[in-house]
Amino acid sequence: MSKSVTLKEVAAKAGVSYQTVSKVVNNKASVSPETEKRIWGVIAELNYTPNYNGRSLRRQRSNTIGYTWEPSPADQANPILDAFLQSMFRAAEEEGYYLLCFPFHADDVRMLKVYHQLYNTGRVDGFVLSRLNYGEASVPFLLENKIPFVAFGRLDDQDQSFPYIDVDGGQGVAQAVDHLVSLGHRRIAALAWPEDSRVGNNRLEGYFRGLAKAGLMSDPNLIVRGEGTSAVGFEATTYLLGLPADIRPTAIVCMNDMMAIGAMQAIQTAGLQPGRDIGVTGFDDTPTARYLTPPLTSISQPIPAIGENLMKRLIEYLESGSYPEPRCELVAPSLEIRESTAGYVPAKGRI
Amino acid sequence: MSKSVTLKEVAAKAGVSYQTVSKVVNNKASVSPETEKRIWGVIAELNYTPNYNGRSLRRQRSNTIGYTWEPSPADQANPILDAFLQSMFRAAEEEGYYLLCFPFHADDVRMLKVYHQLYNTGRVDGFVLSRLNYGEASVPFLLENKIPFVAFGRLDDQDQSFPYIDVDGGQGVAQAVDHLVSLGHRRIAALAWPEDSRVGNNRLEGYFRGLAKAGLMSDPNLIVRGEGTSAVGFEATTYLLGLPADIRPTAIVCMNDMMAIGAMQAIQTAGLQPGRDIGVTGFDDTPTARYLTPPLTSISQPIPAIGENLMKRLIEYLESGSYPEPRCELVAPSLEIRESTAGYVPAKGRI
DNA sequence: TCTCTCTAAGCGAACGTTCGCCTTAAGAAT
DNA sequence: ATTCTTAAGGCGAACGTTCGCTTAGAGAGA
Repeated sequence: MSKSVTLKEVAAKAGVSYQTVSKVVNNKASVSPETEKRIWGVIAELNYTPNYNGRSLRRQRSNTIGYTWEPSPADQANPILDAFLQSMFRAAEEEGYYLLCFPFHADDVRMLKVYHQLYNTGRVDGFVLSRLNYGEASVPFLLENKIPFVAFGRLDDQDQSFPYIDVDGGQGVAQAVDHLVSLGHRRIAALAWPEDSRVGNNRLEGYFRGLAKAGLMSDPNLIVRGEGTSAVGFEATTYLLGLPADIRPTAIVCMNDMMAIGAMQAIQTAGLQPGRDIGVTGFDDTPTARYLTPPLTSISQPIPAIGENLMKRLIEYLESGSYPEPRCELVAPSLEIRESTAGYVPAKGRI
Repeated sequence: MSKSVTLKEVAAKAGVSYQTVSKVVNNKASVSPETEKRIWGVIAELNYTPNYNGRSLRRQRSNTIGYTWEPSPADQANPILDAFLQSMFRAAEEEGYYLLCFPFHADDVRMLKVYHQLYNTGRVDGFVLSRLNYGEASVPFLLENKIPFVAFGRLDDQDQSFPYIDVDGGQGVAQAVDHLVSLGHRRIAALAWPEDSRVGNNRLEGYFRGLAKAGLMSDPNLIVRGEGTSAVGFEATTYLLGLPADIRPTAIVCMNDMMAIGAMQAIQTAGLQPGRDIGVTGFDDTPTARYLTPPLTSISQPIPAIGENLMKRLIEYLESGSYPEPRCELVAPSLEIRESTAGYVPAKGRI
């Protein structure tokens, strides 16, 4: 921190009281046009900027939003982190807010302590949460302590107890199934996440919806669950390709891009060609998706808009005391069609 | 911000003056063991946490470090962002500091204004810079205004005017060349960045060093420059594969993983197999590198250690007034050998 | 002329700390 | 008994704002 120009110095130079300078800076009324102009002149001349801590102390406002997130394992990139952060602090800056990033702790007790500390010391005015999962401890904690927050993600389809924006993953997967069905696929497998993943279940539910819409039965043999890694995708697909010809899937819907990458590898290893022989779709639309061989059809989430809107809503609440409608919002992802679902020719008589 | 417990409330309950409570909180001497214990008791009971803005105002310290970075284009992930951020705010938290993230502006004037503003308003005590390039405007600006900062990256091999940690990219590339030479490769091409990239030139210089060490001549025909995208990698490699057999490279060293991905695609498109027919190496060791077909040999940077050390050094400077030695440090990357450089059998008589 | 209203600006206080100096009392040294 | 030293804690002030009330003075209406 620098010792910088203060209100008093500006006031002295402008020949007014420092409180009057404050009024000018904050656009409060009752300053004559001439003095106002003069004061602005001195402010520009001295390059005055209001001290953040003085202001915050007096206003009881930090104009700072806290955010933490679970680090990705080293072998897995977080495909949305950069865009999400950028959209948030860009929106924040427009309103004079900034983003404070702090460490994630897997231990709930410790994590809640950090939330509490940051809010109680007046470092932040509120939080953005992301990647909520079943039994998320932070949500009830923040609600109970009346600590403002918005979330990227929801806990429960019905629960409207806190403001959130979430992606309707199910709708995205249903789109993918639709697309595959329209290409002639009838036996569509799913590489899903473990059952304790809320996001995973939401996406999988879209798989069932898509099949039902096409009048297809879902086959438990064609649903394989596992961590969303490339290795799991590889093994699961190897298993699927080994099924008897009359059960074997002609397309695989993956709940994220990593599994899709593994699936495509397995398909190639088996001497087949993704797209032509077996359709593959991913989820996330990772930057690398379009550079895979063949480029991967994937489901893309409107991350920048989500980050921006979350931030705007939180700030609106902090300034006005109430959230803009809708408090809870579900946004649609979009299917990016590429060659991993192209060129398929249904074998007649097998259908 | 919440209206929380203050020093005065603790003092009232403990039957001392509030300044005495402050002494206890800050471990200043001259408080008797009994009263100290009593005061700690009340602090725990009331769950007191010192108000951040009050403290900062008085101490003229924000205990906050600012960081901004250029957003990656949508089709390109930032492979190190998550790890770098995590390592920084983890190290910061240990010392009671936090990380403030703010928007990047391509316009220098605007960007410098933001730096100035954040520091002058007392929001941050210093900055971490990254991805420095030739003519970086922020460095002279911060130096001139005596604003503390440390950098991930350097501007010039000689320049020690500011503290930095940088990866010796050249050494990494030289390792890759060494490795290829040891496999029997003699004609090694390079996919390099445009000449205006400092990091790119540093890496390319290692290519020359590696060749020289092996007693090989560098051939200008085998060096192709372009933006570090997959498309550039594809085109450049297609060109290289079209060279006459006695010039055509048997291995390609790429200055980042994206170009390597494009190169591998081009090799496969030409009916060849990366690794067995043409060796390929990347740089960054992107999480996906190990999941490509074949897995990509790449150069990995010790990002977590860099982030942690940068933050520790900056904080040490802020607290003590001087940087720990060494002020400037070059760290070595490591070569992760995978199948994209395996299985090569040199054609006899062609060497 | 007197009162009333309104505008422009001043002033004291407060936000929650920390800092440095002062006071008190007890015990040691003379 | 007197002075000195030290430990324990009190007290005023300051960090840079903003808030709300007060005041001075000008102009209008009676």
